[in-house]
Amino acid sequence: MRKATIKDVAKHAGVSTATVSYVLNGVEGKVSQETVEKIYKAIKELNYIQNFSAVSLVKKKSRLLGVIIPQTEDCKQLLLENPFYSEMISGIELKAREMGYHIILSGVDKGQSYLDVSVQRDLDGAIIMGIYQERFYEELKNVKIPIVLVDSYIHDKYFYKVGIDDEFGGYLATRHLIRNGHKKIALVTGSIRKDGVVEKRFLGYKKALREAGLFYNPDDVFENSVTYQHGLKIGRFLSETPRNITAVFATADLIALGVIRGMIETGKRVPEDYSVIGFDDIPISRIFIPSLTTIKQDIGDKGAKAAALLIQAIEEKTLSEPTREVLLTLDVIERQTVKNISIKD
Amino acid sequence: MRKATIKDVAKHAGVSTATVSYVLNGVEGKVSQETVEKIYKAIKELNYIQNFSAVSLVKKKSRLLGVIIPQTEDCKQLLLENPFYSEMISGIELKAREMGYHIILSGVDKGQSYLDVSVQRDLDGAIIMGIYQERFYEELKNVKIPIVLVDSYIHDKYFYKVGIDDEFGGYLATRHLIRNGHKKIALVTGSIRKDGVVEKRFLGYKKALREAGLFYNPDDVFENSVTYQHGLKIGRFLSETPRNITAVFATADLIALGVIRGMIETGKRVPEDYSVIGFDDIPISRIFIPSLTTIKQDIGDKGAKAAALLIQAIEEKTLSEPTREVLLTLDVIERQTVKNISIKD
DNA sequence: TTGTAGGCGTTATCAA
DNA sequence: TTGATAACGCCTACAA
Repeated sequence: MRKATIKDVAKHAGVSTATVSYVLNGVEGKVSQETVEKIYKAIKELNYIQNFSAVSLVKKKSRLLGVIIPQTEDCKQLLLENPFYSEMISGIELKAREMGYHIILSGVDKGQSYLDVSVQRDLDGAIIMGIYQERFYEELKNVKIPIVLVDSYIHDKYFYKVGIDDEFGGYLATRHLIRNGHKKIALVTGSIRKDGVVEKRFLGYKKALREAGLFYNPDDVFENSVTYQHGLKIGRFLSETPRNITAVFATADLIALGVIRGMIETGKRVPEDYSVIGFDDIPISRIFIPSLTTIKQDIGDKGAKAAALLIQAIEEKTLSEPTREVLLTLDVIERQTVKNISIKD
Repeated sequence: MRKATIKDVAKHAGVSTATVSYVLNGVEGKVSQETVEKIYKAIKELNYIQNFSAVSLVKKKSRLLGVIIPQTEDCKQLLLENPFYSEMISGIELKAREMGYHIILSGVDKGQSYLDVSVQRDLDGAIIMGIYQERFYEELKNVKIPIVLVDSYIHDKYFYKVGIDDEFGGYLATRHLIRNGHKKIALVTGSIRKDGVVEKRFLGYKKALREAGLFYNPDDVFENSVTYQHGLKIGRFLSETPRNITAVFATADLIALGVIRGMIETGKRVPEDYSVIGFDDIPISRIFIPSLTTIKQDIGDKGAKAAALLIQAIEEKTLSEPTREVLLTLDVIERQTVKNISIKD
């Protein structure tokens, strides 16, 4: 049987399509209570379900949110293997659903713009994770839909933003190590790009060092990718190459886990020989043995906040300056990978 | 500036909208080469992008795939914390994108049907992960779009399916333990529901036991949820309650990791005191220390296969019986959590 | 309070 | 080979 349309409902209820449309859109006080009930009854009986394509077409609103996440260079697969993104999506989806939106999840092919998708689908807004080339953002602006950037330091009033104070986070992590008596602290990190979160964490690291009167040595910085493998390599390297380092700050948990594994594989112990602190607090960090001391950000909440901000922007159109950007709090989660070495035992 | 429509393009190229539509849809040999070029030129110049809402409306095809994943009971958040699902999505999204589809990711509220979404959005098909109440599937059938069920043993010709041979997997895992000299093997698992994957793995466990002439003891089965916490509890319990068990088969890596942690926390060693084998081979399993011996299924590929199958069903309409179901291969990945105890040392 | 009718951007049928 | 034009399902002035 053909799907019921608004016309069927109208006929069934003995009214016009306009009237049905009114009640569908909740126009107050325009339709008599009696008619409203008749219409609801017809809707029930016919199993009528509104067609969003048609609504989008006329309203130019789709109740659809685009969510873009980075993908691996090579296999183009989404970076969902990074639990960080999964958790974000989870938060976004829930909030979006609660507010009556659906999300279209997608990666974006290299060099291709996202413009097509957003225009084609009449997206009401988009949430972008990861960082891209300048051009990408410029194109995005042309679509003229609200966009929230997650963890981006792009300076452009056009975009809404949600993130954390990465510099403070980096500072917090490093200070935690310093307070535990460490003086020679390596930084293992993804690539330090201008305006990226990693750069800020790096700044925080240097700041904590400076504040403690410690010497910043560029040779203690191991920059590569935000992967377990990178951590692994450096962990091995560190434990096999004596350079009197006692602690490492990894700018992502995934890296930290690699570092630890690398060290353990090469016969060292954590935290007895090396202290390690991570960043993010992804679920594995609690599970891992030893469980990882890290800087916690509430990732799921971050996703929810991003969705809420976006939807607010979509629906209210006009957001006051201060609310255009939301910053989440950070905490040091002490677990088992940092040892206080100032207490002699 | 208003977005260009097909009319603008037609006017700009000096032809009718019908002609533009022809070339847009690649109708062969209907339009002269000359006209085709004129139209492409106009499209370029006007930055014309097709509006999918309009297309969906008339074609009743949206090039949109629904992807449903389970959510946690309480917080309703998507089960994306389970890396298993993230990887699947990743595979689905990539394949879908390659084939010109987008995915709408969503959980489904308890008791609510997915019917609404699929009808509202004119979904071309859907991929369902997790298992739901009977009613849910019945409703789904009414939408009359192709649906692929992932890891489901629902017996209904209507649905397409992709999965693995879970019974064989359970058998493989248990046999691996047995071959390593273990005779008293506990099973730690999520809830064994009729027609669920867990039930099949459980069957495989029993089969391997039987085949080896070992006694199956219901007391060695610890059934609860597919969570790290459940594993943790049982790990502790096992190591604190002597019952001459030497190995455990956990029906999910997440559980296995919990078991190991529980044992280690209570002073036992893995694999010296207990051998543990998992199932799935999620990324953490390789990272974890000790790294987990497990049954590997190529999760990303599973997602890709699911998407490919679905799209094929959508586009060809008529799939021959045998191709309606795809089974992926399984492998034992030997790592560090199983010890051969038949070799005395 | 309700109905009429035009239009949203596209496709597709039928003529030309 | 191309062009009018009627749908598709819905919304919304405007009229009644």
